[in-house]
Amino acid sequence: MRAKELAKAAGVSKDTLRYYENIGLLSKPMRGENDYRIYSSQHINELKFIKYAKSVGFELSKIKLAIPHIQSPQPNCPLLQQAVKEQLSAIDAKIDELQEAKTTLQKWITPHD
Amino acid sequence: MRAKELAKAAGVSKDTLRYYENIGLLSKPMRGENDYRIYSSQHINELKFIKYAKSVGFELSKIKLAIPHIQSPQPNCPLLQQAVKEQLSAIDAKIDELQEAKTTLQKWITPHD
DNA sequence: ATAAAGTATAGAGTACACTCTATAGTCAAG
DNA sequence: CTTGACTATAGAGTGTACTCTATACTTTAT
Repeated sequence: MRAKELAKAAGVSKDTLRYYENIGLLSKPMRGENDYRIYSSQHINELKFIKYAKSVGFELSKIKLAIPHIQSPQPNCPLLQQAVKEQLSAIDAKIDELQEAKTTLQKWITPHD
Repeated sequence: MRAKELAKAAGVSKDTLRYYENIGLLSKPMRGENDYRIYSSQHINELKFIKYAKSVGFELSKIKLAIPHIQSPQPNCPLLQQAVKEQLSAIDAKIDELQEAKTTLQKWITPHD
């Protein structure tokens, strides 16, 4: 599979593929005789993981650290579990903040100060 | 009140005050004869609002749109009410997103695929 | 055979939200 | 009256995550 196809399948741009590869987030694909990249299903999986992780607020640098673990033989290694648990806590904290912000904003339109 | 005092009171840096003023987010303070900025309680209020809005993930450009309404002569003018209500809806949407992210993450550490 | 589409590279540019630098004027304390 | 803290300005730099440009080679379609 070449760049365009993978990009389409993963819903990212060709440039993003190269960017991810450059920062070591996406593993380097094999090259054909023409030097074109040849991607495999592994790259699709990596990109799926990246997408999910991004959608829940992980930075690319964090995701990079997690990638080796999702490829490990044991899918539920403790490191990944912990990273996920930390992110869950961060999300809970964020939700609490949002609830507080709501209260504040509601006071703004229900004046008594 | 001068820059340093406001910065401390609002928990931002002096540079941030100038940055906000430059992008039209913080209203321009009066100037003394020495050209120093003279901030009022209005600026504290603006910064409070900015902080809350930021904490819930709004971009400064969005916040900028809401600011004029919290400064209006009537504290409960319909424009303010509407701006705040829109912010509240946006916060609810944000909370929903975060809940979804939580669900996704929880699936990761409770595998069944 | 030629033009269009796809791929390669390094490096520059974008957007957001600051943060820092360099230079210079102002003010309070010793 | 000098030193140090505070303020002023424009503009450069930072970090994140792309996105685009310029140049050049390869493949595909007509």
